[in-house]
Amino acid sequence: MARQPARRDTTQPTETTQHTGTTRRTDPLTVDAIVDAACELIAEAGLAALSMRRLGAVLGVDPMAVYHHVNNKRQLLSLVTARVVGAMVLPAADAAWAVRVRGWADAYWAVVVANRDLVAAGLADPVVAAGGIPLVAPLTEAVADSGIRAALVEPNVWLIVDFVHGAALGAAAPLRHAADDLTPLRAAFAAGLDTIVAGIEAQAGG
Amino acid sequence: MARQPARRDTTQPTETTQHTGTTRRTDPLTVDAIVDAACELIAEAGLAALSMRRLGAVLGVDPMAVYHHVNNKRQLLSLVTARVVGAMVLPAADAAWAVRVRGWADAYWAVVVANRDLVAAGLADPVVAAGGIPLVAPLTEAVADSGIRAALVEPNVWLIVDFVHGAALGAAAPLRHAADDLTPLRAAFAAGLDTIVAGIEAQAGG
DNA sequence: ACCTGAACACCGTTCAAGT
DNA sequence: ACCTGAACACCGTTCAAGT
Repeated sequence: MARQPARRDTTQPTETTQHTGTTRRTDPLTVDAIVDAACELIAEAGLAALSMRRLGAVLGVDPMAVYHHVNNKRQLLSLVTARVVGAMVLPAADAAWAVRVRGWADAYWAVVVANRDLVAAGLADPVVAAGGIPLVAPLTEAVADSGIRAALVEPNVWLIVDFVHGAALGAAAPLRHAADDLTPLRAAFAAGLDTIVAGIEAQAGG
Repeated sequence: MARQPARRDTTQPTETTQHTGTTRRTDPLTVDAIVDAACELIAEAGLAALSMRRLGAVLGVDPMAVYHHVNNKRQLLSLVTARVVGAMVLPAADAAWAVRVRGWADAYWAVVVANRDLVAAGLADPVVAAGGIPLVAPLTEAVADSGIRAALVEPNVWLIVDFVHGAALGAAAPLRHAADDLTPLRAAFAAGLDTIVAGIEAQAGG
């Protein structure tokens, strides 16, 4: 969950995210700093470790101060989701449609696998999901370039998005792979994409 | 979330699930009665309303009594998941493979849509997911009957299972359908299945 | 404008004590 | 064997008060 390289027009604020959590900050809180701290907390100890109270401690601030910049925890999760999804690395736009479909799916799969419980929470909660509407435009273009009927573009985009969600979240399921090795899961995902690409091709050629 | 018609070899226990929650039960607690009450609570007020304390109240029992029959809340959710998935209506086994694939996917989709947050919680938690390993055997047979290469059967089974998960959980996402009408979501799901079936056909015929 | 601290209404779970 | 009740260590959020 890397910090976004986005507009960082202020000087780096005083370091307040030491593990003691006792440091008092000297400069005003910002939404950006709050999301930074939330991402760090999640990266270090998982989504379950993210509470408004712990977040305040990490920021060196009264837990309730956060509510002055963020409506509630759901909105915070939505902001975190937006940052995570925004960090997705999109594939080059000049390859063949099938290559672009695979590239997009692989990139999104990696993001979802790395943030499984965040995405699981988001899928169940429209407020959180709103922060994570993925950058589907390049995928839509790639699917459209297959030559498929226009009415079939959108359902096939959702097929791919939904397959990524299910496959990445299924990483938690037992019996599908060893706990610490995602390789077989990744291979099965690639094979599933093969079927989807073959299906789109068949529908485009018919 | 219908009560399972399974072995109910004891007489119906005294009604203790009235909304007052104050009734004291006269007969000993059973795991079955606990799962019954949990399902009712979820059906009435959603997964968020299911707490060990409220469960005790509904059962007319000290909240901690439940811990004598169930290890913890995760195991309870696993048991609830097992019951929900076990209620899935499997399609007839004598149809063409594509019909059986579609029938299985439709039936599982209905189960997952009706229990979205339970499944979302389960996908993120292996203990819960263990209760929900769906009855994939009929799906595996249907996919195998397509004539596809043996090595491709399992990945395509997961493709379908994962697509169902993603599509059903995506029902919470905004902009994809009106809050109270799942019809467009269902139509998109059917179209996605078309692509998968076409893809399997293409791979089988190659 | 921004932050604090007490308070409200909850959680899951442990553990010694009861019957 | 089974249930109870107090206790522990937490939650998200509201709200009046401070600076």
